[in-house]
Amino acid sequence: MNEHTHIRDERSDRPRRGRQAEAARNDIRVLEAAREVFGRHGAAATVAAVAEQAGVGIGSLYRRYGSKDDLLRHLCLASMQQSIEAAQDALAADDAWLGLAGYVRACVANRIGALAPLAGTIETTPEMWEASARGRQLVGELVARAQRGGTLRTDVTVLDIAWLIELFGRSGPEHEDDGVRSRLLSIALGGLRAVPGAEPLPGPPPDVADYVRRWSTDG
Amino acid sequence: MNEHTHIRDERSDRPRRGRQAEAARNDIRVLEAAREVFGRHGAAATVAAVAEQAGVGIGSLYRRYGSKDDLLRHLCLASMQQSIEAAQDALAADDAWLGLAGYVRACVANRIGALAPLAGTIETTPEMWEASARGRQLVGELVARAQRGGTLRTDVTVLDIAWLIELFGRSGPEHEDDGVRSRLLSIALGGLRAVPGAEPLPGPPPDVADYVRRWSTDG
DNA sequence: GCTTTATCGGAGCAGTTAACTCCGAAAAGC
DNA sequence: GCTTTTCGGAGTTAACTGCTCCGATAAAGC
Repeated sequence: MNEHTHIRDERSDRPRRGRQAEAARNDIRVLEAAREVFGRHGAAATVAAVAEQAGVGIGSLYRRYGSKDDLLRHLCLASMQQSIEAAQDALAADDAWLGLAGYVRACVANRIGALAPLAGTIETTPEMWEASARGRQLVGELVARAQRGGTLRTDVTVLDIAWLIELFGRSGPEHEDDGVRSRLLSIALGGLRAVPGAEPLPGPPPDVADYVRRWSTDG
Repeated sequence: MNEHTHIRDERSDRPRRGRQAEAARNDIRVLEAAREVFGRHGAAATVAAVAEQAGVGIGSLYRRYGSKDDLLRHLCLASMQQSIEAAQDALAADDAWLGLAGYVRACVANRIGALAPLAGTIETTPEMWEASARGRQLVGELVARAQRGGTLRTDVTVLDIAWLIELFGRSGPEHEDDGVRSRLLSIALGGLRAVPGAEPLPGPPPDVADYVRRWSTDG
């Protein structure tokens, strides 16, 4: 994922060796473990579980990340950036529909929605706000392109897509087969396609203000 | 809901009065509150919250239901029976598709899926097994009928429907607008309809054994 | 090899939470 | 009035978990 600049020596910028290399490896393993554990069990999962999954002592984890919140913030930002990359890839695809579908699948596979329950419980950093806005913008383009092409139903908005990803990212039973998730997602994606006689979606489209407000800590 | 035989005097079988009538009312209010609270916040919600929602003291709650597990079991069984009734209503409907869609919507509205995380954590009583099997049988008929009529895609199984209900029943953010849920559900239901050129669902259909095994406590 | 120094890892602490108990208060029945 | 039944919530207790702290350990320097 991305850079991990802090795992290299500030001055030499060369990879470290020996014990320092271990520290660097641990750093990566912790983030991956965090994604796995928090993605599966939700933010209620214990820090101890993350450390165990990473094969690392609790002490080592806390040396990198000052608190559980800190770890969650890092994970959150990393996931958002990953989602932005996925959106860029999708825009680069020739087929608008396949691009959009691929984006949604990628987000679900990465359990990006599993972090949604964090909304309002951790401080949202400016970087996160930025990433969030950038993501919405990119996905907005994806949606508009697919709608122009006539493959996506016209009454679907960016936020519907966001909520859909969040819904599918919600942590389910521990041993939930990913096959089931995949089937259900295929069904949902099928429901997004434009079909001639379909009745319009019920109710007003989701409001951006509502979506954003959830992430305000003063709420 | 349903009978509540235990709120009547065993011998006279007539409604009680005064303080005993209050006890009876409390019993109902507690179950309704439990559905509301556990449905919204999941099984992790506190017993105190249920009591407060019911407008009843904790003591009164514990006099009826010996433990939180006991309360959850009662709620679980009641929900299953409600789901069975919904399925019967759906079978009685003329239009197979509208019946099925209505059934799914009813289950989601009642947050039946919110109880799914209980799987394996509470003892599954024989009555619950029975209700579960009966429900699957009825929904199986619903599915078969809609498929014969050509409105439901043929590669969807009963268990896909069950998982879908469970997915949408999962508790989301506290103040999640039901409008959003409704929109997403409409999308998913649209994806269930048979369309000519649709590609088949990925992976093997869900296995009944897997579904059932989750509810075994020895596991 | 020996010392120094950075890192690891988990035992334990302290704060919190939530299921459950228990008993005084209040209402019903006689 | 007196007894009995039921209510209701404050308090108890046990489990849990985020986090600290320090001994062990391994690399780097001499």
